[in-house]
Amino acid sequence: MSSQRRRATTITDVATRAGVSIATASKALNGRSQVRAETLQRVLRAAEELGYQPNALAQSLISGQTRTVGLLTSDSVGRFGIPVLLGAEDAFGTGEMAVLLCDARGDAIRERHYVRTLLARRVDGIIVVGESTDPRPSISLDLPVPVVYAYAPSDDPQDVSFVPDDVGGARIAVQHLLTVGRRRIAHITGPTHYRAAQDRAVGTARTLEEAGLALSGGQALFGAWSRRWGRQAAEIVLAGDPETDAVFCGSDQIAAGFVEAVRERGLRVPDDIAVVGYDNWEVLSAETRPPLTTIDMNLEVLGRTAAQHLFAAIDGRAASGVHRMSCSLTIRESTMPQ
Amino acid sequence: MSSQRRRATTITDVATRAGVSIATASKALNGRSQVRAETLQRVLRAAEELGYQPNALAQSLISGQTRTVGLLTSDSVGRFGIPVLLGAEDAFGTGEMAVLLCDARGDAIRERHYVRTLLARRVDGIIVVGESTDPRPSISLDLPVPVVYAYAPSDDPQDVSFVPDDVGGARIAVQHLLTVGRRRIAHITGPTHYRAAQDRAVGTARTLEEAGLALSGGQALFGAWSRRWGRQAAEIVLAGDPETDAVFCGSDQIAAGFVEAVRERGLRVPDDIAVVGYDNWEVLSAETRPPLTTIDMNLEVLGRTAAQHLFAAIDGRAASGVHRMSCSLTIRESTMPQ
DNA sequence: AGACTGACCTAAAAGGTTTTCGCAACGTAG
DNA sequence: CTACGTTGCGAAAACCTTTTAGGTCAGTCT
Repeated sequence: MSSQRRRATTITDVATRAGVSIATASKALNGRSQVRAETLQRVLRAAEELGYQPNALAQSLISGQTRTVGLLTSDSVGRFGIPVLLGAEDAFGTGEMAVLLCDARGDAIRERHYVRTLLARRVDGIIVVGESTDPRPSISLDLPVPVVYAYAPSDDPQDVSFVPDDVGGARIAVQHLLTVGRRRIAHITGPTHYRAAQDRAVGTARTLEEAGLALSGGQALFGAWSRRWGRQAAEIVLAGDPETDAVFCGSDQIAAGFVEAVRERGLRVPDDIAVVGYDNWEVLSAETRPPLTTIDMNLEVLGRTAAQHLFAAIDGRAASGVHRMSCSLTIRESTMPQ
Repeated sequence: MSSQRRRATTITDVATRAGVSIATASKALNGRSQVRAETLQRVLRAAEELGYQPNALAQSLISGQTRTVGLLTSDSVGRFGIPVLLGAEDAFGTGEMAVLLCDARGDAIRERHYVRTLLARRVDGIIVVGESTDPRPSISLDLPVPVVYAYAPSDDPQDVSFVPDDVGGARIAVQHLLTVGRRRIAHITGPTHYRAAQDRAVGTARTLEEAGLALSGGQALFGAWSRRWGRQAAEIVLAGDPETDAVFCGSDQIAAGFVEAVRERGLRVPDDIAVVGYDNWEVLSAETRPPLTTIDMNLEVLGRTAAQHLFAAIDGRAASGVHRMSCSLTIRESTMPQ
């Protein structure tokens, strides 16, 4: 390893080499105007030759800004943390911000610990990424830096949260099914106690109601977020109303299971039954046969927005409350024959 | 937002409140021994009451250690970056290290930029996570901090790299197939130009050779890392040698496609054809029907090891070269009927 | 000549912490 | 009473940078 740990060159070295004081060197390096052109050049050259890189720690110590934000996730391995993280990293990366990553793994103790160390490191703000859309405990109480919540909202209405608009997402899905001419639409989704499942069921119910239709089977089928449940639910749906011509599934996993089961019974997707998934989890939605039409929560956008809002909050302007970010429809073959 | 930005309490505040000098306060807070018991208590109480938290920036400025490492990834969204990241975060999290995340998105310019800012922030070390096992350009030349490479090795043999042992992984896969009694084994894998595909093919060939067997079809089938290729290859394999009784696939995606196609032809897995995948990408390997026996590269372990090695390097001990981390076998139903 | 202006530069302080060194007080031994 | 060691504490330097408040000098105006 070529890493002989040598002392980093400081502004003093640069100043000495250029034959000026460190104050002048600082001004030259920062483009302040009280430096003669010739002196400016000397300093810049010296800095170049020495490979000078200002010590961000010292800068932060004076400015009080670290240009660093903490990203606290409950579950970074999860489906949802990653895109949000990427979006945030994207919003920051273009500037000069850096992201300090902390994975609390759903443990409240760990979470508090991380918040403490983030504060000790004097981050300028914190983004909290949840793993479901259910409200989570606020960490913001009496914190000296702004906090925004992404995906999972804070339970404190004073806080700022960005969550996908699941009611709206469901509406888009059902409207699409109506548009392609389906009328007997069933809804298969995750566990009742998930806010996401509730919201999507509500959106589905409302949209059908507005169209003067009822849910095929009378009510939404709550189960698990799994492929297995998708398969099981297929039996239930087909047994309940064999005339069902479309299903809106609360996740791509469920949709994948549903399609599988339905095809094994000899029915065609989308000809006999159209299917819409949720999440646009590409590995699943693009790879099933046929590929799934699905709702995309635009999590990267959500993450980016949350990050941008954090900037705003750092600069002093905050707009508290829960912001619902709209979802979009990705159309593939499971609803539209090619 | 409850974040009225108030000045953080400093050690001066604590010292004042305790009625001692900041030097004494510092010693008390850090458990130095030159403090009377009674004074110690006073200082600790004052710190407690004020909610004092030492400023990590100031500490780092003196100590020269930031207890922060940079994690530079080419592709954090990818299959491979995440587990490595988690493993690293794991190794660090237990201590007091923090991870500064940078996603260069495969862009060399961006990468250099990030290295510069990481150095400006005086990180103690850098982990570079690649997106394939192909060697990548070294960034370590003349860097003042240690660097370790994970998943993708550096092309400079002086550097320290941790990569999965794909030759060994293939060996394990094939040996498992031999153990369950298969003799006509085919190998379907990714593009020729991937080091991973090459290695796995080599491991396959060697192991068969040692068993006195030849590859079904005469040679490995190189294609893409996709499900589609898995399906296509199924046709080729079955057309070439209908007696083939096992297939080792270079990825779970390929395996999933293969299984799908084979089952559509009415063949049973594993009864007629046993299938082993690669990656143990749970969403795929555990959800296909039947679930896939697959090779797990233990990327989290790899990441953790890389991180631990970085510690060692920071503390002065480095062991350069490419370290191949062994893979393991996850047995599911695609090779062993339940 | 003296005062003023403007351009260019520097000394010093500030930011928060740790560490080194010195100082005072006290007790003990001679 | 002196010499000396111990204990407890504080002043100041160090880490590196930016900013403020001057300072010097040359030139210009009265």
